[in-house]
Amino acid sequence: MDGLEMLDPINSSTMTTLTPMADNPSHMHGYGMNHVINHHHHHGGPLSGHGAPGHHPGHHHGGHPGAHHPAMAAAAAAAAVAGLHPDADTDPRELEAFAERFKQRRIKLGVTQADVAAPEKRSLEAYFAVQPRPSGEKIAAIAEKLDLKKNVVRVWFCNQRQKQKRMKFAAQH
DNA sequence: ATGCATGAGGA
DNA sequence: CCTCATGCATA
Repeated sequence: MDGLEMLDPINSSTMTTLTPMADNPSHMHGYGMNHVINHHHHHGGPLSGHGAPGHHPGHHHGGHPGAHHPAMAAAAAAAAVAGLHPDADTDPRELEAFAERFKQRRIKLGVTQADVAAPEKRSLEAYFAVQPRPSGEKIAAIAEKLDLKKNVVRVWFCNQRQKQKRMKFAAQH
């Protein structure tokens, strides 16, 4: 056992009868693995749509032949699922408009982007608490279980380490 | 202000 | 593969 079993946010059969664990960060690592919700979402949300698409520090913006906003990516995906023909992405402006409507809808429904793939995040946090530096194989296993790209998970752990370090630094001043 | 991603540089 | 610094879209 490598502790990967607690990694399942959805089929948490591991804790159906144990660890009531309320929102009490009392002692130990106060990681909330509570809220045994049963979501059947199964991907569609690549974690939070935050990520910077790695834009070049250069100038641009204005023309957008290579437009990649997360919102637009979502919109594009949604459009694809919605059954819109592929020609829709040929027109940047239509996509842009769609993205905007898409986002506003999401907000009206009270769903923030941080909420999209929240379960995955909790699982990762829980795992991070016990293993901040998993091996490549473990990362791969985690990625598979959560239906995420291995690289995404790897980067997530890297960023998490950075974050933790940062917090430690901020805490001592 | 937060979180994901990228890239340089280092074993 | 990692750390570290930085960018950039959300909030």
